[in-house]
Amino acid sequence: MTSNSPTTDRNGNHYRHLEQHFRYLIHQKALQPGDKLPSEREIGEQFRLTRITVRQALQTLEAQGLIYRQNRRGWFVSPPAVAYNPAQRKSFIEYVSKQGLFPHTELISQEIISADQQLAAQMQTQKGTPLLKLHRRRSIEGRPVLIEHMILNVDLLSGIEKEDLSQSLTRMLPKFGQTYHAMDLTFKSTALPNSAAADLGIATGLPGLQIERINYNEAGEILEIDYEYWRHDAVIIQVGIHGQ
Amino acid sequence: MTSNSPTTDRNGNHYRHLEQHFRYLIHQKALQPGDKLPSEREIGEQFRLTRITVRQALQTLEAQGLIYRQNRRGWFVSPPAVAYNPAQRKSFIEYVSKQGLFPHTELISQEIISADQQLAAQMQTQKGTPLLKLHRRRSIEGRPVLIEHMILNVDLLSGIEKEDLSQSLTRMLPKFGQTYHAMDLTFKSTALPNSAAADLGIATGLPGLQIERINYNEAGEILEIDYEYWRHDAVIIQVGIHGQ
DNA sequence: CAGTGGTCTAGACCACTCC
DNA sequence: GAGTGGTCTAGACCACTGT
Repeated sequence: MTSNSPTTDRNGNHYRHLEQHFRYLIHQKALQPGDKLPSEREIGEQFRLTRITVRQALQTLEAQGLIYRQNRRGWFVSPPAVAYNPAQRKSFIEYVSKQGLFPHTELISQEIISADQQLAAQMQTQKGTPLLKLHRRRSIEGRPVLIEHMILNVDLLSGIEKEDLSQSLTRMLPKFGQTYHAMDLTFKSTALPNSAAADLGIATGLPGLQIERINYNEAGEILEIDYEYWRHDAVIIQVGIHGQ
Repeated sequence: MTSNSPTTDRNGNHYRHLEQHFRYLIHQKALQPGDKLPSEREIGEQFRLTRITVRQALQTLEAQGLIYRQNRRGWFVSPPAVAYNPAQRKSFIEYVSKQGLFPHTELISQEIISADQQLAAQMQTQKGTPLLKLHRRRSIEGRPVLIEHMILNVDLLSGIEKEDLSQSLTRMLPKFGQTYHAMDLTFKSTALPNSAAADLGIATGLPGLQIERINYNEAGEILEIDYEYWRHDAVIIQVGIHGQ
């Protein structure tokens, strides 16, 4: 079994060693959330590895949620993931700030449209119903973590398009005599669609978490359908299921 | 803007073209779930690309859940994801077969241990309580999709270690006068731990979905804690939240 | 055994960001 | 303009799978 080969280890563990090196630095807090890693070329020189090998190590750490990149800006240590409990009906702003992190919401676009056949079916309403399409980006600690595409039934929320739609909708609904009463949630781990990745400033095709949420009012009507695309490392979902 | 360079496109879209090629074949059902793709070298020759570029395309498709690989055996088209609704309290076998797919469970190991301080705290019981540790692998359509590590409180399920533990626990509990009454769930998108990846026969560091489930009986005692590691492309989670 | 994916070298050019 | 990550070439050896 012993080998006298001069190449002591050709098993291909180089990128794992590098991975463990950075994992150690991060756990020791020598590298802290938000810190920038050295450039891929620098790391390669230091460890006498090619960029491809370095990138493999970094991509593995990225998949583990320890580091992230922003398009051509470099690699950074990830902030801790935020816990999201849909059952609590707290707004994004509330649950992020309660966890000691700093939330931010940007409105990218808003548009009133008239429901076509397909949208009407999705929203369980009639063709021609006015709908508000919202497109928002949400950040935690200055890092964009989530792209939101929402469709709201304006018949049930008349005049909502005149509000400041970068604010929390959860808090806004009581004004319109509505609340989120029930919701259906679907979670899926998948690659981020190109458009969402672009909005988040990250390379396309990276793993992400897709959440589809259908919000009902007390009458069981659909108030809003929400498609969220999260960075996979930014969120942990917690749900309690009780009774039958 | 026009260029007379002989290399018509140096933007680096090669792997995206390849990605679209296979996406098209899969959507057209020219490639069906379970089918094997040509080898990386063959694809490279056909499209005049290096293996690294081919692999990047394949890895992107993998992140999207369209294809998967099994260690050194090749790349295959993914079967459809199964929908998992924890609130329905159906067993794995039930919800998979109801979706027209074929489930299978293997018991990898089982062991009775005595709770140490840490485990006792987790299970909200006393130090020394007998616990049953289970390690199972579950497959859909012959593809291993899920590794399960479970810890059961044997004081509440006395004699369970003598049952056939590759069977559904959900169905077994009534025998012991217990049912799953409530559960706390945590979902996290992360890389699979090396051991889970090895058990699933896939390369380490690939994206996965981690589910932690704490199961309570009617008295509010913890019956079981379950850690599941899913292939990220094998499952969609659906949850309904009702009332307050 | 041949064939496959897993890992790696040693370069290169490009698009974009930052200064 | 210098530096960064994003993409790509043209090879190589290895561990493991299937026969």
